[in-house]
Amino acid sequence: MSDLLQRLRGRGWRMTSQRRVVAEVLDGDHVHLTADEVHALAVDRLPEISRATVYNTLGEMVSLGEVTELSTDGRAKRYDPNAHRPHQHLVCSGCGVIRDVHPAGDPLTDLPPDQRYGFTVSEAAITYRGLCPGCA
Amino acid sequence: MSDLLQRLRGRGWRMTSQRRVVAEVLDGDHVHLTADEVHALAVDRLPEISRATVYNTLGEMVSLGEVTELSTDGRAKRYDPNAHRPHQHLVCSGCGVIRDVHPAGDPLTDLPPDQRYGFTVSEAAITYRGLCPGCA
DNA sequence: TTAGTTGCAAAGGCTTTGCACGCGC
DNA sequence: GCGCGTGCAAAGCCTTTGCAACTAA
Repeated sequence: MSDLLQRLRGRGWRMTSQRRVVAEVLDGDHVHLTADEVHALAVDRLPEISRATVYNTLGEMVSLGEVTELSTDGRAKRYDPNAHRPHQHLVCSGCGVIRDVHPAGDPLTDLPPDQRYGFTVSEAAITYRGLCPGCA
Repeated sequence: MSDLLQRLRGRGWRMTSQRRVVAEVLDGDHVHLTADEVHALAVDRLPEISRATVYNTLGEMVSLGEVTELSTDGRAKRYDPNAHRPHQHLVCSGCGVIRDVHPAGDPLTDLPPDQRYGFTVSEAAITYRGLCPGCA
């Protein structure tokens, strides 16, 4: 918990109440939130915080490499605070909820050199799709 | 080539010049295009075609299951006409180009039952990211 | 004929930006 | 105090939709 906040502080990132609240909200929940959901939760703790600041802040966390941006099929982007723990995602086609999963093995090694077409491949992401218990 | 068009005709899909041109453009190019790129290429062949029709037509092809929608990085969606050939994608982080790859094995089987959290998992997509020869 | 398709323009969802004020360091 | 961060509102990008005219079967 608040692992993210500690990482950000450790990098000497200028801290404000808005940034702290965004980091806490992101890290404190077990599901991956959209920017608007982050804003809604942030408002509970800091009523004056603006949507623009939430968007800007999330964007900076992504630039710093401390948060990963997940874009699922035309819906709003979701933000994943576990940027340093290798994992994959399970997405519900119904409600869009995203949950982390940890299958065995490294997907990167599954792509043989003759399938790389000269690309310098640096990461591999697996997205499993289906319906969550609530939507099934 | 124009495999897609044949599949669509085979399903008894009502054919119009707009739909034919969209299918030809999508299938005729080896990269996966955005809706706007499809529109630009379609205009070359049929100057009056509207953006709305291109969007609607692509959406219907996706609903029919003949085209797959790819959402990369929160930018515009791209459309993949090879919906029936199992494959994965190699994405260039520099220019955004997407190329199909065919690694061995079925990624779906890599997710053990105890990692499914009650979800009914129906598909798995792997996205390999890196830099293409031109951007490296 | 007639249900389904098109084009236009306007609206919609999500996100970014310009600018003046405010605050962390 | 300085420079970056914030809030507001407006603009931006991509996409969808309402409606009247049109057309494939």
